[in-house]
This record gives sequence, structure tokens and C-alpha cells, in this order.
Amino acid sequence: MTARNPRRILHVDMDAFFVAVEVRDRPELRGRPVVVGGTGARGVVAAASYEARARGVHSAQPSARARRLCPEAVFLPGRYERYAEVSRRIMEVLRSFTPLVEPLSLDEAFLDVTGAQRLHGPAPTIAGAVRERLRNEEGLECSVGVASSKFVAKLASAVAKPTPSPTGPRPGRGVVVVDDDEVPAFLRSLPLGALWGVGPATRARLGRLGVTDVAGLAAMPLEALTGALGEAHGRHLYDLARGVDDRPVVPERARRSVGHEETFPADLHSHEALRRELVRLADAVAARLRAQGLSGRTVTLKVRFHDFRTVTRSATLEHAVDTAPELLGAAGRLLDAVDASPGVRLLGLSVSGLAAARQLPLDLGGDGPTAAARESASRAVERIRDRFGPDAIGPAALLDGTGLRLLRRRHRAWGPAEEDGRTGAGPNPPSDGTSRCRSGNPVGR
DNA sequence: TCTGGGGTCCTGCTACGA
DNA sequence: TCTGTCGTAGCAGGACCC
Repeated sequence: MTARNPRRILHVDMDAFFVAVEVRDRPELRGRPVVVGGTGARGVVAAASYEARARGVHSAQPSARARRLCPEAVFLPGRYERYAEVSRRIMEVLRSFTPLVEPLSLDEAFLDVTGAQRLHGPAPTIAGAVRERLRNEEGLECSVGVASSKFVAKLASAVAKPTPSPTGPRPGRGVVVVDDDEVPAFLRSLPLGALWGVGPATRARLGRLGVTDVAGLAAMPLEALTGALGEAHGRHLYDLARGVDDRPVVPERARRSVGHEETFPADLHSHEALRRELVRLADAVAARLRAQGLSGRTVTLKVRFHDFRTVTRSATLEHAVDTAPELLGAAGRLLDAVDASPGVRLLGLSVSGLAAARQLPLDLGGDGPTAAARESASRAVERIRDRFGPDAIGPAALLDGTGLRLLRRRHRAWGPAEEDGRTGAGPNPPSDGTSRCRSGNPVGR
């Protein structure tokens, strides 16, 4: 990178993405406060419309509090698969401008358009074209930041966003460009928490050093920051406060771990109940590992107790594994060493130390199925699920009392749903995908 | 106010072998 | 044989992101 030919990075961020998809699919929701997220007592908000935000609702907020703040809002449990499908199309649109697209999540991505400017025009022009294409082809709005680094581009897109107000959302600028000579003044105008890597804990530590804003951070010597925050984190913030961020846009990132975790509608106290949930988790993680052609050596169990104290226990195996029985064996041993009597609200299982291909170990006798047999059985299970659906086959431990139905919960991305609370670990009743607030307020059209 | 789920990265500690 | 040092791997926890 040179001063004469700086990088041009776009950060594209969809506006209230999950809510926007719901409103587009159900136009009768337009203009109303809409909240997507967990609908149960332990759920959290994943996204809120600008009408709901004007009432104080925000993402990561407990759903119960969101209901109190905005009882007339329409609460939706969220359709992760639907959002993923729309996201894939959005990323395709972005890749039509440049192959250098780095998705950050379902609803945002970095684009390095330095080379694409010869074909599509200057970066701000590309930013406008991206917005127009997404509006015309997907009916969705986005905000775009343009700068010579990922960090500043991301901050710029946040400035470009609409703002909530009691009289309805005020449109944002849509595209905000921050040129290199504007970076110092731009950064100094921001709160400390705007910096990538400054959360509540770091803000508190910096506060003890007397640093409360970006300007104060920029005045700190490197040694003071690394002393207070550690080598990597201190240097990271030292650079960011000066607008220094040379990280490239990386289109393909290797996955480091695959995991699944679940918060229960009510705390579990017995190892038997936890073991049953562990079967479910192992089944889910194994299916995802195999769907991605991965296996892993390190199995980590996560246990969160009723008081939110969280412990992890991990074990590294001799060989990489990718089947539910193998995961369950390792995780079960870890679980046995945990005292569940205080009450467990969340159980998680993840696999790291990933390898692209699975190495079958030699079977040197002993009881039980061989690795080859487990592999073969797992493949057969996948074929059955592909053909007949995810609930067509599963571990015997998950059968209900009749032995005819599998006790599986639906994907609960943002906490257990109300029906989970009513039925414990039981099967889910059919749902139209909409839950309404329980305040008694009319929420119909 | 009562805190989801899927991740990544970093740090401190311990064990172990050279 | 014992002790100290160093590098590395594994483990646990914390902080952060969307």
C-alpha cells in the first residue's frame, strides 16, 4: 500500500437485517415495532426494528425486558435458515463487484475494491451501486463505510446508519467516506466503546488509567497499554487509536472450531438429565462436523450454573473424531467430573483442533463397534436424514416414552422458547413461527 | 436487569521433555 | 543423578465480536 494508491475497503452492513427480512416477507409488519429473538423467559433480542429501538429495545437485551419496554411489539422467534438463504444471495451480489469479499456474519462483509475501481468506478460509486443492487434485487437497505482500512470502514458504516426516533426512523447518509487525512479527527469524535476490542472489561481497565475516550487512548504510551491490557491487546488498541490497521480482506477463513450449546428452560440438577442433553448436543455437533467434512481432536464441555458461573473442561484425544458416539464418550467423561447439584442452566459441546480429513485409527480389539463401523453407521444416518428429514432418525436415548418420537428441540438461536419451558425437554408443538407478547395488549393488525 | 448462541483470540498456569 | 532452564502443548478462563 502506498500513499498514492491507498487500499479502498468497503464495509457493507445490512440495516436491522433479521427484522428487515421479516418485514419484507410480511409487509403488514411495516412501520410497526418488531423484535426478533428468543421468545422465552431466558431469551434475548437478536434484532429490533427502528420503531422498537426508539422505545429502548436493542440487541442482546433480555426479551423479558424488551417486552416490558415495548409491549405492543410483534415478537418473532427468528428463522435462521431463511436469513442464511438471503445472506447467501447478498454475498453473491457483493462478489459480482469483487472476489475479495470477507463475510463477517450473515449481515455484513468487508470488500476490498482497490482493484475493482478500474472496472466499476471509484469506491464511493461502488458503494452506491451496492446499495442500489441490494435494494432492487433483495428489497433490503444497507449502510456502507468507505476507508483505507477495515477498522475505519466499519466505523464509517455505523455512522451511515439510520437513527431511531419517536416519530419513526430518520434516514442515515447511506454511504460515509473517511479519507486518510480525516481519520484522526474522525476517531477522536468516537466513544471508547466504538473501538474493536473495547468491551465493558477493557473500558473499566482503561478508565482506571484515566482513559475515557479515543483521544485519551491515543495519548497513552504503548508500554502503559501493554502493561495494563497485555501485549497483544495493548498493541492492538495502540494502533487502532492511531487509525493503523493493515489487516487484509480475507475471503476464505479456515474454521477453528464447531460447537453447539443450549440454555435450558429450567435448570437441570441430575447427571441423567444432563447426559440426555449431551446426547442431543453430540448428535448435533457430529452432524455439523460431518456436513463440513471436518473432524477434531479436542473436545470441550461448557457448563453454566444457575448463578451464571461458567466452567469449561476439555480433553485432547489421540485421534480426530467426527461421530456422535465418540464425542459423547469424551464429553461424558468430562461431564462426570462436574458437580451438577447447584443446577445447570446451559450445556455446551465444541470440537477444536480441526482437520480436513478424518484419520481412522487402527482397531486393536476390544468391545464395541469398530471405528469403521461407527463411520459407516454415521454415513447411513446422514443419508436417512437427507431423505426423510432431521427427525427421521436419532439416538435411542432421545426417544420419548412411546418409543416412537424423537425428543428434539428446534434450532433455538436466541434462547429457549416459551413452549420449551412448558414441555421441558419434550417435543415442540407445531408453530406458525410467530409468538405474540403475553401482556394482554392487542397486537393484531 | 438478569443475562443466547456461535465463534475467535489471548493470557496465565502447569506438565513435560530436551 | 540432581537441578535449573527453555520451549511447547494442553488446559481453563476471560473478553470480545455479531
